[in-house]
Amino acid sequence: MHDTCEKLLNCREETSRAIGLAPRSVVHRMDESDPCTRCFQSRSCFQAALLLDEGVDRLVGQTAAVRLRKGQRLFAAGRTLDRVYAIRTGSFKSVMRAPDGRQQVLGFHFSGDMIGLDGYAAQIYLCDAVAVEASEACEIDARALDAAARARPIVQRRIQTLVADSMRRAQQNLLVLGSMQGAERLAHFLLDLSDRHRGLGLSSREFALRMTRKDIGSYLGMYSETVSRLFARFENAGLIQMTRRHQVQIPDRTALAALLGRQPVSLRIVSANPLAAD
Amino acid sequence: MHDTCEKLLNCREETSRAIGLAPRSVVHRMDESDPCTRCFQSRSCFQAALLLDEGVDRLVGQTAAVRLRKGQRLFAAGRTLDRVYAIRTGSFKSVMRAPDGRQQVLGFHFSGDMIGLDGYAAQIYLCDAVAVEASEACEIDARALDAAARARPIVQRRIQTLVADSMRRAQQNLLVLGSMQGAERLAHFLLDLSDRHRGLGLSSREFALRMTRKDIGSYLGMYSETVSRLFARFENAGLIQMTRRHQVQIPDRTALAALLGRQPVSLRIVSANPLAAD
DNA sequence: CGTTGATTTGAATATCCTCAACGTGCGTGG
DNA sequence: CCACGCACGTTGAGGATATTCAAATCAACG
Repeated sequence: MHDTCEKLLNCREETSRAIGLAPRSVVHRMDESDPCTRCFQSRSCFQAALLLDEGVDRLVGQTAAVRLRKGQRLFAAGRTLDRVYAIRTGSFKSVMRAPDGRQQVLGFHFSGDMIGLDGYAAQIYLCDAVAVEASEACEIDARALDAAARARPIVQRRIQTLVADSMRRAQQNLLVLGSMQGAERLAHFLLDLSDRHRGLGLSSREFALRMTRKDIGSYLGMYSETVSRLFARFENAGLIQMTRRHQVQIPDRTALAALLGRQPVSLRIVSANPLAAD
Repeated sequence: MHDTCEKLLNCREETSRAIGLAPRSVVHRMDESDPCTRCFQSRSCFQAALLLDEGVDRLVGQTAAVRLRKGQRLFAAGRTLDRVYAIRTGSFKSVMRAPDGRQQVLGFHFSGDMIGLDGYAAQIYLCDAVAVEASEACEIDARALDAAARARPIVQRRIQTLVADSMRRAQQNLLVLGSMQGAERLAHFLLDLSDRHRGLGLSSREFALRMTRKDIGSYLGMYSETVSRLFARFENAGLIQMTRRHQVQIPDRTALAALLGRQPVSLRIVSANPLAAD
């Protein structure tokens, strides 16, 4: 394990508890500027390792990995679920296609996330998984996974947790789409990303948005122009700062969080609304 | 079994195939005006029976049933999932509460539906289930269910199907909320209800909406006033007819379905748009 | 360095929300 | 069984928000 990584692993214990592995097995990516590929890999692959009930060390570098370029599809909705995936590097979006051709982005997934498990019960993929940027994913054979689950309760439980999380997330998103307005949705989205980046040991204060405005819009149920305008408003209000186009800074999470949990606009104290459009 | 029921069971085979029981075991409620309680009960209880891997006949009348009045809660989000439920009579809504007190209706459930299974993987209820009208539900003990699942693959599979359905439904609703406008959402909702009523052996052409406009609004991500106005527009356009306030008629499903799969308004041929507000 | 696709910005418009007032019908209790 | 009260539903008007189309700007990439 890298020496530099050691120093920066501040949320090891927490993660270890959440996932149920010994702290020693938990390795985080530490920083954007120094990807520290080896440790990063173990972070995402140890998920696979846990699921397959093997040692992390044995697995790193052994699990079959798929390389995808931006826009390529990892799996397609409707096909038999023969594998699930642990994202090693990069990021993906889950996309649902309506018969009429419309698309809806259901979620974004980053390194260390498992994808495909929303279709685990159905035994088919429920949505497409598309690479948002050049990415790598570890393949986990579904049969091997089932076998491991039957043999070891902890694996069984881990799968259940992952399936449960995708269910929870879907329902949470229903709340977001059904009862929040644009600004609140975007704030929620940014804070969620921030949290997840912290969970990966990355900065929760500054991170990259590698997906397009259109994807964000689809995910949040609005158009890319609206997303763009909201970003501009957030920036004017000092809630965020954009360095380069796909890099966002959140100087003060509290300020952003203040947009959440607001009842309809008219109930807001208008003068205190940092987003009033002039 | 009622004699009259026999005559009206036109979709028995289909349902039997979908659910995997012999056609003889499938009994439908046939008509609003004659609830045919006994057969109706077996329709919802045979779900429980299948899950518990017992004979339908043995179970009807034996499964513990809870009676709820309008507005009462069957289970609460966050609590340990110790039971799942098969709805015998009436209808329920799943409601999610945000920390700030906002509520989002996640779905509606009718007789014969199983509820609670969205939280099966999480082992806690993910949402509240609230009776929309006076209702009865059969209790199914989660431990007994787990035991049955371990013992019999068919029960295992059946649970998986139910869990998968709730996942699918959640994702489908994300598409509805994320990429449809009001009129399209309502049309989708009505057609969905229509389909589900047909699945129960009831009329898909005319049925009751026992939930309030506010609930419909919450479910569809809009306000009750908007729901009301949309109903009015639909009626003016001849797409539906409302007999009494909670009874809706769909004379021609095709006309309603034509509202679906539309791209943004500007792409519609305006003169052909039956909903143009004058 | 030019081309392409993504993003931003502007202006006009549609949609939906919000508040308010009114109508309706259901259930309760007399 | 009737009358009453109250929650639910409808309708209207005005305004906020988001969409739509168009045009300009920017960034990435060969």
